[in-house]
Amino acid sequence: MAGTRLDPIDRKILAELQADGRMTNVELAKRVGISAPPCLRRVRTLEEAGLIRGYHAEVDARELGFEVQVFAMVGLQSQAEADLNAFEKRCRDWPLVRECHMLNGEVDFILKCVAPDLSTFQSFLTEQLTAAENVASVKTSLVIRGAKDEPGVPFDVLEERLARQA
Amino acid sequence: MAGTRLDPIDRKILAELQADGRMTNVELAKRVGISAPPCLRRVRTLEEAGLIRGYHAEVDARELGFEVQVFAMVGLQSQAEADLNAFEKRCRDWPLVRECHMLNGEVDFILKCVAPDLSTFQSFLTEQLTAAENVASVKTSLVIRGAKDEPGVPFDVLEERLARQA
DNA sequence: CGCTAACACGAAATAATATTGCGTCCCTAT
DNA sequence: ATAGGGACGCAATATTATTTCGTGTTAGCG
Repeated sequence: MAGTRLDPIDRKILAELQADGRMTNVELAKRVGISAPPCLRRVRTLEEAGLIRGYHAEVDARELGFEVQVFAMVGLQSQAEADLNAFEKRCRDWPLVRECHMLNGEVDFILKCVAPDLSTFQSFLTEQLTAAENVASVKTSLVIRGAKDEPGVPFDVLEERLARQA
Repeated sequence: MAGTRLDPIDRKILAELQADGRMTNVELAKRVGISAPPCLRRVRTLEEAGLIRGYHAEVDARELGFEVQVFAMVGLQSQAEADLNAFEKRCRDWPLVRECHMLNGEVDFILKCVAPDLSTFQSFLTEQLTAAENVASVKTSLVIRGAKDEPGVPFDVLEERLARQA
C-alpha cells in the first residue's frame, strides 16, 4: 500500500485532479503527456487503489447560508479506547461537525463545525456537544475570516522531496 | 448575491456534486428529476455565480507520503490590519499550510498543516513559522488520527431549516 | 381579462469524451 | 536470445456534453 510506487505521471495526474477534479480525460492526458486511453486506465487504477478517494464540488458555504464556522477543542473525561470511539461516532452523526481529529497534547479532539448562524451553533454546543457523555470541556473559537483554504496536499513539496532523494 | 435564490433543484444539484463531483450530467439530471440540458445549464449558472468554486479530487495524503498533520495555534504581537494581512499572505505562500483561519479569542490564527514527516514539519515550525515576523506564540497539536473529514456543508441541515421557514 | 415577453423545459441533432479492442514496443527474467 | 507481462497508442464504438429550437408556463401590463 505505502509501497505502491507511483511514477511521475501518476503524481501529475493526482495533482491535476486535486486542482481540477472535473477536467476531461483528454485534457488530463494532454497535460500529463500520454494519450487518453492509458491516462484513463491510470485514473481508474488510482481510484481503485484508494489513492483517489472521491471527487467533490467546493461550494460557497456563506452564499448557501452557512454564516458561521467554528473550531471546537474538546477534552474528554476518559481517554479509554472505547470512550474515544464513542465520541468519534457521535461526531460522525452530528451534521454540523464536518471534521473531527484526535490530537495529542492537552486537548483530545478538535472539531471543525459549520452552522447557518450563531444561535444554531450555540444550541448545538450547549444541547449536544457540551452535554454529551464523557465530554469534560469544550473551548470554541469562531472563525472571523478565512485566509487560506487549500484542499489536499502540496504536490510541489512531494516532488521536491523525491527529487532530493533521487 | 446572498439574495440569489436557489430552488430545491439547485440545492439538490449542489448536494449531489458536493458528494460526487464527477457524476455525469445525465446521472445528475436523473437524480434531480429534470432532463440533461437544463440540468447542465443550471450547473453552469451555479459555477458562474460562484456557488460552485471548483472541483477537487480527494487524495489519500498518507498513501502519498504525507504522514503528519498538525494544527498550529498562532498568536501575533500586533493585530493591526496590515500585520494580519502580512501574516495571512505568508501563510498563503507556505505550501505546508493548507488552511489558515483567523479566530476570535486568545489565539489569532489556526493553521492546518500537512507534512511528509515530523522532521519536515519541525523544520518548518522552527525556521519559518515561529521565526516569522510578528509571530508571538505558536502552539502545535499533532493529529493522532482522523475520525471524520467531510467536505463542505451539511445540506440536510439547510433543507430542514428551509422547511421550517416555509 | 387577453396579450406579450421572459424564462425554463425537453426532444432531437451534433460535437466531444469516454471506453473498448487490438496490435506493438519495451523491459525483465529466464 | 527469447518468452511473458505491462503499458502505450491508434482506431472503432458507446456515452456524454452541448447546441438548437419549438413549447408551455407565468408575471406584468394594457
